[in-house]
Amino acid sequence: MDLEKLLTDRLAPAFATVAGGPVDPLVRRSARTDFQSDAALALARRLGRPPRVIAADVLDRADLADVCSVAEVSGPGFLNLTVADDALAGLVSALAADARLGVPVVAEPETVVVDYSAPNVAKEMHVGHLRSTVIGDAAARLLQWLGHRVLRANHVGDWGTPFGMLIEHLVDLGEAEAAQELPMGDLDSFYKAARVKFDADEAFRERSRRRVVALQGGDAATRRLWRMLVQQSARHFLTVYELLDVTLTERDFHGESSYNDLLTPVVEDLDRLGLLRSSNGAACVFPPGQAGRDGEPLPLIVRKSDGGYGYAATDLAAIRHRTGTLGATRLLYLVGLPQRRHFEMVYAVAAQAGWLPAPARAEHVGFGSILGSDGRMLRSRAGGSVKLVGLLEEAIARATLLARERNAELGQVEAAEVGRAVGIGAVKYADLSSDRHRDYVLDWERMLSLDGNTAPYLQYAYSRIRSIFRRAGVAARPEAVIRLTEPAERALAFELVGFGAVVVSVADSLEFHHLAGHLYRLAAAFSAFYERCPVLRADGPVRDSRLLLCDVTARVLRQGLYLLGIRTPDRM
RNA sequence: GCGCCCGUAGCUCAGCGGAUAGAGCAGGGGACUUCUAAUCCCAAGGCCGCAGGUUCGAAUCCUGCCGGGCGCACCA
Repeated sequence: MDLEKLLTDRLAPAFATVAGGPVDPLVRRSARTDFQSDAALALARRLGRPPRVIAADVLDRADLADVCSVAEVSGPGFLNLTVADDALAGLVSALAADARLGVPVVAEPETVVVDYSAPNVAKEMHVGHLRSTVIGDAAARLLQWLGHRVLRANHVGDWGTPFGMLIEHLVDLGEAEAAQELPMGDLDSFYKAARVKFDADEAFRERSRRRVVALQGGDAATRRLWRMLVQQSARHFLTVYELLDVTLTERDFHGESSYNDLLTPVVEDLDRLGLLRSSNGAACVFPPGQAGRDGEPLPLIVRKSDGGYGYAATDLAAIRHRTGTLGATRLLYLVGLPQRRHFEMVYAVAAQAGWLPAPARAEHVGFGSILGSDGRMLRSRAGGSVKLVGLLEEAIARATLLARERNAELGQVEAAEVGRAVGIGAVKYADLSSDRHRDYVLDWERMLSLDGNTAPYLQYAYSRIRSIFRRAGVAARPEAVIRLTEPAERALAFELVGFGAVVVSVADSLEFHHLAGHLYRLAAAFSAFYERCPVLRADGPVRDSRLLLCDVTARVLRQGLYLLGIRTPDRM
């Protein structure tokens, strides 16, 4: 039980009596005291009474004695609520005894498909895949922890016309040679070499075209070569996921090709439903309210004029499969904001076709771009895309160097482990700690700073707690009595108790910066507590109480960072 | 032209109907014989892009501008 809810429950009946109907007490944190209720102000006009009188009336009727040490009318009609120390301590004790740290398992679990990462076969993963992968993984972790059935879906780009040229290039190289080159991780040069030949060589182009037809026709030899490309790429993706601490596995790979057999039925059924129209030779659906550059209705092209299927068809087939066969009721798409319109149209068509029956719904969880220090889309010096592995390796190298500089006690092996946890954590946290709709600037200095809203700062707070327990040589006693006498102890307790509500709200909004912000405030509250409230040097009951506060803080930080996909090293 | 996202402290960002707009960084001042000073504390810093409107109350909601980014039929 969090305090907002507890206070709301206590105030609501009193407000209902005074107002003659249900009223949300509008409880929130206050700068002046612990909490405030703003509802009396809004009621004044309706009831024709001064807000201060209403507030006083509510106060008379509300049962707050065991929760608040002070409850008073303030200013124009606010209710200022100061939480009693023992009530707050009681909530912390409940948290200490709760393996789930105040986060309940959902009463009605849903089947949720989280569609994220989606790299392309025969291309190396680049920064463009980072946000989808990081945010998507956080979504999967969080929803799963809440008790939902989460199906991770890696919609790998493993189909389409480029595979003609890629397979022909593979043939030119010779399988043995290619088998050696591909796993080396240099997928990009393979792709580029194929591209160069395709652009320069008419004969190669023609072979590529025939190869596409063979692939789509199911030619066994072609399929075998294609599968080789897919498998080698999958190996690369899995290496990156492991480096990134991302929970995607090979079982989660559901490439575009896996929907091939469903594409024809999609078009046929749209036609049967009367939604399909032919336009310039293409089979289209025109969802209402969408206009193109010329002001004319904008089509969703489900089958191209050459008879081939575009990604709209695949996306529709995937929706159908996910709601129909998999029984999912929530579909999340972790794809950049530029594709917003596409998904609006796809969801509209799916809904029209009856493939998103209530309560099923699809959400485009969009995000902005990663920018370089020049404020433009992050590019390599050569102007190409920045390889993800290179970026992650740089993060690890920088963090390892910092770890060595800052803590001479760390051995070679441990410094490497810390460098990895901190470097990867810093990259992921930078992505998750600001509003996902915004673009953000990749800045190593800021990401790896030990001050401010960064992964290293949170990890450091955690490692300081571990350090206390190492020195103490004992564990916290869960049954110890929590005593909150210092302001820093109270401030810490409030942040601990607020964890559950934040997690629940983020499960809905998928605004992970709210969770990150909460963990940052918790870490900051702990750091202040650490400065002012000695733990090991305190006497008996105070020491026990503080050890327990430390323990609960560590558990919340660890769990919260786990949900963001970030590790918590014991030492830094 | 239409649509979407974004304009808040020098910089990076929170806040999105409630009382004096909050953090961090940078710059200024302090705190290590003490559980990691990779930290903490103090002071300073704001026509909340502009103009109207709604409201008892607007950074927050509505409308119109201005500025930046992105998208607008067979690539995904």
